[in-house]
Amino acid sequence: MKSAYHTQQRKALEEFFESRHDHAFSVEEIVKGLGGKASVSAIYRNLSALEKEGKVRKTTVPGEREAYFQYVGCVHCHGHIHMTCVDCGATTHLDEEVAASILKNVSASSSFAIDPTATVLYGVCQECAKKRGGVK
Amino acid sequence: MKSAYHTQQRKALEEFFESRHDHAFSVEEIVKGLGGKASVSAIYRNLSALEKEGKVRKTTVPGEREAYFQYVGCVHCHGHIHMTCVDCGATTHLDEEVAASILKNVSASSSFAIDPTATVLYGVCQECAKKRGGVK
DNA sequence: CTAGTTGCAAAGAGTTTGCATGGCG
DNA sequence: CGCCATGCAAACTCTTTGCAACTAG
Repeated sequence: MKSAYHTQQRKALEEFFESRHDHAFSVEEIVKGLGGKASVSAIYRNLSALEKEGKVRKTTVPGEREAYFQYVGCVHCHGHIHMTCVDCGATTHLDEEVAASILKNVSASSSFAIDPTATVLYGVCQECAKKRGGVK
Repeated sequence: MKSAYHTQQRKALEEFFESRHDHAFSVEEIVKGLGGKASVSAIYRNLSALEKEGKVRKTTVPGEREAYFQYVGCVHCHGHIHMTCVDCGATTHLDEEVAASILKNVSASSSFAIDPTATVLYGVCQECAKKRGGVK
């Protein structure tokens, strides 16, 4: 094994994610969320470790410079396609059936094997759609 | 109007894209492709201008640091969802019918309005799937 | 005690910007 | 000729890394 250590920083990070696993956070937000319990570099290092373990997913929002990370360690998230709201950043899971049918349809029509762990659907969630109301 | 100028750099850039509109390029690749015909900053500036005009789309590949740009100015690309191969970077259009059904299904099941211009499906294209053959 | 981890600060990579010069119309 | 775009280099932002000190097991 590689990581046999349970450091305070790592615990803090995992707890942070576990309590909010339906949302993606920037490193800056994580730093604030941990309130000094871990340094930026420790966060980055743990983040990439968790990413390799498959517990955290890294995404990028079009138009933003920084990366966003979200917890996908729970069974609940396993293999699901995620949708991220370009307005509020909320990330939700796509219904399993719908996801499966998408994979099948795309594969059939284009011979393209979607990687559900890498793919993120961008759009506007119901709440932000309301808020917008034609604005922008 | 804003951009009334047809500079050599801009022309070179547009030609570069037009001759290869089914592929996404990093700025580095574009620089090389233009062979000194434009400076890095001119490329970036034109790129973001083209992006605002809706002729070029910026995407990010999971695991890569740089942004990729591709031409979507042709009617052919209008409103289509794009699929990018995480192995070779090839970008192709999703069949219109399939795309429409995805939009409808997702909207129906999750009240989420996908933005087709922001969304990129990541996966492995047929060719790379063959090449892999269990490798990696 | 030993090896993995942390924190800090410096280094990197990619992208953006200020400013004087040059080119388009 | 006037204004916009270019080039260059410096500035920036986000992320990674080197290294000594620290801590979990």
